[in-house]
Amino acid sequence: MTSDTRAKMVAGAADLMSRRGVTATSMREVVRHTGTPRGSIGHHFPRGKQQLIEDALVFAGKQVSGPLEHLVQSRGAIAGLRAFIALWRQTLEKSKFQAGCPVLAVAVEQYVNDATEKDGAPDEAAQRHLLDLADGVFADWQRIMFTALRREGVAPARARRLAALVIASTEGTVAMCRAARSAQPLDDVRQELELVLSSALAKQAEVPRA
Amino acid sequence: MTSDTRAKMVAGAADLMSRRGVTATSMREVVRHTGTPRGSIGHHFPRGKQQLIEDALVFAGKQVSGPLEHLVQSRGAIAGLRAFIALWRQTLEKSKFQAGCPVLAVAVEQYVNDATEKDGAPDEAAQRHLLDLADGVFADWQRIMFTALRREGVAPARARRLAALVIASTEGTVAMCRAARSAQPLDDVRQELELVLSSALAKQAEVPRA
DNA sequence: TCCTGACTATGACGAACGTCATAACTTCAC
DNA sequence: GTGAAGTTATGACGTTCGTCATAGTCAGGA
Repeated sequence: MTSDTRAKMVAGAADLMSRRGVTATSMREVVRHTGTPRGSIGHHFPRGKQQLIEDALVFAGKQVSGPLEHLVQSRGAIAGLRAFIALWRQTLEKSKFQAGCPVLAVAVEQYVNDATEKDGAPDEAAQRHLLDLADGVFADWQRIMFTALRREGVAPARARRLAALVIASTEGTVAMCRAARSAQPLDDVRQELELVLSSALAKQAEVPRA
Repeated sequence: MTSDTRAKMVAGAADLMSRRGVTATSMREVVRHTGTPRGSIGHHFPRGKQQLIEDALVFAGKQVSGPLEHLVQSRGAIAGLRAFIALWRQTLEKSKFQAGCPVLAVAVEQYVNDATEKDGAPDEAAQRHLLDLADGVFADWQRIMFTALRREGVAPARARRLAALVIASTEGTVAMCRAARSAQPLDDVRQELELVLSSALAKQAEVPRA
């Protein structure tokens, strides 16, 4: 149903975005990089680059949240944290620290399309929508972590804060690893995050009814 | 000595990079945004945009590390953490969540200059240098935190990990706040980081000699 | 067989990019 | 005043960008 060409374009765009960023990823390079026909761009993405970015964003989000959710439900919060970090470590090392997180790229950059704005006003609605999608992906990952912590007895407010800490620090660390061309920061952060989570879980175990 | 025009260009470039990212920040817009003469670009930055980015990067780094180092030395690690986060909160809110961290932008993107590469080979030395500079800024901020923790009795390895956690999670949170157009993640993360640091400091106070 | 729809190929358009060359303007020692 | 050096002004060059229009290919049902 969904075209194979289209899927390859979306995946390729996500990969390129994670390496070069949103603005530096051109549609021409996406088709070059994926071996897909250039003429199909307008067909599969009538709204152009904006649409391709949007699709790549939710694609990347699901690619992480799918395995993460499954693993967290079967093996708990700490295992989820380890898997989350191991996943990014794999992405970094397999690409020799070239690839990062496309969602973070959208959250850091600002995509403005010069071509479709003849009038002076930049289309800030499009940029808002991209940020909304990126925020949605982050919120989704956070929700998975939050639910796991809740299920293991952590109070709601604390679980929300811990989930935010896990997602934010991991994303930041991925960028730092890219800058350092080393996975060491990821190891350091993982170690500390495990301490934090296990201590939060232990504390709730001490006071089963309060 | 150092030209006023030049300084304005560097500061303007750092600001634009933090809002739009590296690639989306054009030299023409830098001079437009700062009211500086376009003809001075080649004069003050003979190596072109690459040089401007480099200068903006170390400028942004010092702008943070300066106040941070001073404050950490006089009031300690926890106060430093609070100031570090408050600083980013101010940047976010004053710009209505448009500005972020230019160093993170460099760490996430990949700047390639199409104009100066007639031959097929992309100048990866230039990109490596930018990553080195970004890594240096992160390392500098980390060193400040590390030194403060050491001075307050935290063991070396632990201090290194905690410093990495603080910098990485703050950077990641800044991006998340930008995506959410809200400072809430910053508050959540700050709260948890304070818990982690103060518990690490308390632990060292319990065992003064070991 | 032919038609119809989905998909692909290819070239063109206008705009913006980084860079460079050249000329004009300031400033100040001599 | 007169150079000279340090700046600023301005236009041009070649490239790449996103998008669009047009023509081509290729299924599978009538």
